[in-house]
Amino acid sequence: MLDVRLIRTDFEGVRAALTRRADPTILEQLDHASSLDGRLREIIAERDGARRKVNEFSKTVGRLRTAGDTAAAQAAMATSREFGETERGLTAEHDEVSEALRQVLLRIPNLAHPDVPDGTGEGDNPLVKGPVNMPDAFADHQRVPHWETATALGILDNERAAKISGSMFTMQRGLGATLARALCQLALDNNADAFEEIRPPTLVTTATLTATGQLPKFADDAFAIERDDLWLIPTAEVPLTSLYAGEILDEAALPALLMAHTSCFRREAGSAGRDTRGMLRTHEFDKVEILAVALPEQAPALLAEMTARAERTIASLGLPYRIIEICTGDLGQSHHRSFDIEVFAPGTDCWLEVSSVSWFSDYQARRADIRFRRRGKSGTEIAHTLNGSALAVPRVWAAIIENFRQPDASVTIPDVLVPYMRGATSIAPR
RNA sequence: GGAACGAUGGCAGAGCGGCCAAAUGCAUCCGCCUUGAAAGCGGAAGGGUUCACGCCCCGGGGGUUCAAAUCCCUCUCGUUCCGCCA
Repeated sequence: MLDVRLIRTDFEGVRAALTRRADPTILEQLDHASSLDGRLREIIAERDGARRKVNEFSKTVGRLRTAGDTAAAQAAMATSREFGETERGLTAEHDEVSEALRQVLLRIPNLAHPDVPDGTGEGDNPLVKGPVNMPDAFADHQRVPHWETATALGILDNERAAKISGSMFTMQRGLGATLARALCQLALDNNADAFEEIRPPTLVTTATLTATGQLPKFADDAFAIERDDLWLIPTAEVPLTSLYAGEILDEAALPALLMAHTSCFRREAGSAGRDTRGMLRTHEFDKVEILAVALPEQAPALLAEMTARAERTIASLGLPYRIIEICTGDLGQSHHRSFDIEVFAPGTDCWLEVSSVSWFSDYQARRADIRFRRRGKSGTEIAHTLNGSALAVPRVWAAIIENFRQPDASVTIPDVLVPYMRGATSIAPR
């Protein structure tokens, strides 16, 4: 959520920045927020004046009582009560306007970083690197969708996954399951030099899911356990970001670098029937997430570093990949700047987004109330947050199966994964 | 699931309904002393909002009252005991 004070003090600047998002309705919301804020401030001034009177007369009552002047005390009580009535009315009005303002503010997206390229949508996302490892041409044996190859190899059993849990669930078997776990292990090991490994809960409270912005707007996308008022996390970003929610951190503790391997659960509402085959879109998948809580001045370098880390893992697997930057028209609601890594899957003949690394500036931390204190300075500042997928299993798994499929229908395991595969160098037909 | 108790500033820990944004200790910061440090002495210092006055914040929410950290209700969390159980 944006800082209302910024809207107040630099309305034109905020307006100009939001114009770049190429969505006129955002500007209407901004105007609305600004007028609500103006009204709210008037109400607050009046209400606080009334409160001041109540406080003053209440103290007078105390003094008169101790002095023994009962009659005067009674009079002061009556006056105070009158101001109390006024205060009550103003408070009701305040709460109403304040809530309306909050609702509008929650819908206004983050300001894009000045360096983010302008654009109106996905098609305007510029390529910033690659394609890397891209062969001139793919052989016929690579032009087979991973679900066909994997099912034939006996390492993917989506039919039985559907029997157990319904559609859009997957199940890996044998070396396929090992491969999925190996990918997570690789990603964790690649980042353990700097990131603290966390094993967070995967069921979280409504408050937690709201702090990162999934609620209330994206309630339909998350699985809920209504009976216990808990939600299944769509990404480890949720518990990791909330780790320090409501806390005031010491400057010296930043950046706090965290990573976690968790299952991720997504209802994928609205995408029924899309990508239903294979592993491109599933209700449950594994992912290793890296996250940083940082000082504002540390954030740009961290964005670059975290993107580089995600890239390094993909590159080490030998997969064809490219990096694109997200333009203003495609930037996520809470994102300040984002980079996506995509790998090419020759069997399904498309680029797959396997990682997205984003800088949220203070937009997310303001909502989650993550602050820090600078040494020797009084007061607090809102921290900056960044996160990204170090590795998301299903699409990388699929890309490995398709890219490294051999003429004999076996799949060669990338060298870096062999130590995690109990020495297996390929997955061969039985 | 049942019962009892608890939740106050970075930590610990006081707090008769009014003189409480809140004692005290530790930690922190500044100064004095010292060659330097420790000790000692003196001082500063919670958060939010506001140009400021002020207003708000004692786990969250609600209530009683002229006035709530203090009384009542409720929720959450914690500790201990009982029950149940991987």
